[in-house]
Amino acid sequence: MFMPTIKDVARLAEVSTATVSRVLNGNGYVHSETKERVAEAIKQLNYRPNDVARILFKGRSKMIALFVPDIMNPYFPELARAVEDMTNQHGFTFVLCNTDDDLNKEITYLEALKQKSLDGIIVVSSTMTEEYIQNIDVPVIALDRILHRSMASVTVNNREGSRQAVQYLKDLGCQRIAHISGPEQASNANQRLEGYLDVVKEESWFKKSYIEPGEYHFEEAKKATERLLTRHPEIDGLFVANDLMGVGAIKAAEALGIKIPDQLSVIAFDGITLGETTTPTLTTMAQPIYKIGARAAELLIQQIENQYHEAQSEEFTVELVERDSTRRKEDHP
Amino acid sequence: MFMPTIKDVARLAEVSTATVSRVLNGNGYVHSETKERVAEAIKQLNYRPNDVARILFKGRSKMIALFVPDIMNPYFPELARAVEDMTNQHGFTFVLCNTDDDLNKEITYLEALKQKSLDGIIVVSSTMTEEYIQNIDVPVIALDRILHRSMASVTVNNREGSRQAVQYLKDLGCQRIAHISGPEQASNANQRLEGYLDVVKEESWFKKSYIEPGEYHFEEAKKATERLLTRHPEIDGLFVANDLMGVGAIKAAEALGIKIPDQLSVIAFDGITLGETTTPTLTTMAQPIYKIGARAAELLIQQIENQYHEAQSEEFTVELVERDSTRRKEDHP
DNA sequence: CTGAAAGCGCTAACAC
DNA sequence: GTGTTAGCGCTTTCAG
Repeated sequence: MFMPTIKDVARLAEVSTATVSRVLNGNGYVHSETKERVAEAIKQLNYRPNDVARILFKGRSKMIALFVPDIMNPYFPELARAVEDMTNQHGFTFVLCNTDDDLNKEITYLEALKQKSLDGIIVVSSTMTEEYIQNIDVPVIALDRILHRSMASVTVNNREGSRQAVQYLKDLGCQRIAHISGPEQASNANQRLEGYLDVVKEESWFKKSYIEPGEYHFEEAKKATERLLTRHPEIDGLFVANDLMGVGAIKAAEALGIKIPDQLSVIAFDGITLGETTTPTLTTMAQPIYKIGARAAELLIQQIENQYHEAQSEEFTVELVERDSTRRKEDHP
Repeated sequence: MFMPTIKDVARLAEVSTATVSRVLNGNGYVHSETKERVAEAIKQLNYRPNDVARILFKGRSKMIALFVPDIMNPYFPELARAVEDMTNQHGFTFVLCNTDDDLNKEITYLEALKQKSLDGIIVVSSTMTEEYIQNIDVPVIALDRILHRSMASVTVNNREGSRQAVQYLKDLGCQRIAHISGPEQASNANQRLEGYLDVVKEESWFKKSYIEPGEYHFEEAKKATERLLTRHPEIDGLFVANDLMGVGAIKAAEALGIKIPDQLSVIAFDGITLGETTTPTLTTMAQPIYKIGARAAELLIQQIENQYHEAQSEEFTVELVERDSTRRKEDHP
């Protein structure tokens, strides 16, 4: 199939390619009559400029990437959705890369994209080393998890939000509150753990073994919860570091015949739609997922378009969403 | 930051750029000694060829796109995951585009990608018109849904699988079986509806109003199920056109106080992981999701690399996965 | 206001 | 075996 080039347009409009380029980009002065002729030729040939040639010349691709550790965790499609919308809105192309939180995959993607003149990158990662971050010569924004102090990021108040979650369980009357934690390399998992500890570590009943690692994975969390509740049947409140694991925890309790919320109150973190589909529905500290994704994209694009301005870090606030996995203990003595 | 070009390498190795290009691509003859020198220079400068220049020259980008109608339906991340893996494995770049099943978004994406010398495209769509498909001048493979007879596709045996699902409900002893259907523009939704009809349309009890549209959306399906079960309390079996809606149906029944599977058996279609997280877990006709995604990518890449061979359509088989949302009626009289 | 020409980084004839 | 050169499609000085 014939793909017209700028030369074809120039020939048809009887002008030079420079003039065509000028009307294409709205640069420089072009007599309105010639502009018309060019526009006419463009329409007639159904001409579209070749982006690749433009990118080669400019050295910039109008393309940004989002690295996510686990596309199967519904949190990330929701986030990706936001980034994509904002990206398109600004005329950029959006590339989604699933890294499995594997540094090798991250590096491979990074190299491949650099060779394509990628303009910027939004990263959700726990594994990227400081060294690699320094080497990336395009603007980077960390999302959801902090990678390094020096790097702009968009996150939520993980520690404070977690404190609120655990406090909420206490206020409900829970006497023994345990925690299913995320991977320790993930900054947000650590912050959520800290928030939990802030509230419980001075309690006389608190034990280290009330913390079980769930790696932000459904199956892992299911197993962790099973271990936890078997070993510690006295647990009556559970704070789970994310919703995906929260659902796993619910399934595990169910399998053990433990009634939620009657015998055990469960609260998680994230606020993904999945939490509304379980039985019981999952109480959670909800992030403004769409907002933080959109904001990260916005900041990145700002930083790309206006080289001077260093992006600032921003922190959003989570909000308690009460659903059916938690209940006041007095209600059912 | 300094990005070395092929010229820098040539200068350092004291050869011409052509020679560098030859060792880069393994083309033509290069004396092993000079090859060494060039390799050394490449390493020393940490040189990586600029893909954009290559793409401009070749007119091909080694990039393929996957269009999905709804990134928030977990079926699509699972599919995307497969396409991505296969794509990377073949050294292609993968771009995921969320279209909301909106023809305008599809067209916008298509135009943008064409300008970037996109090599091929995998499409899950119900809205693309035949006219547009003909206009796409790169290889296209339809996935999950058929768009046009003339177009290669990778799908599953929707009609036969649906028949099996409904027959399974009958075998369980269900007397009144209803259907929550997908959008009528989607070919697979139609086939699933046909499969349902194949089994029930001759039944004396069958009524048109046993079919409610759920549009492949969670909320929509919830409402549809509520309407259906309120109007027809005699329903004791429900075949839902996909798992996402199946979960909605379970929630709706729950809200109405209808016990699953005691009073109502529910079976859906797709086999996404989400179906394992609900209570009760969801019986389903499982697609080999990863396989069909990977296969579609494989076929597309074959077609791209070997211009002659027209891709064939392929149909995979779904498989009954019995979980807790269905039960033999005699078990609990 | 418009055109000629150089060049973004790379590859592929075509010479030698 | 290796170098020279044209050119992929576009933008942008620089002249005029």
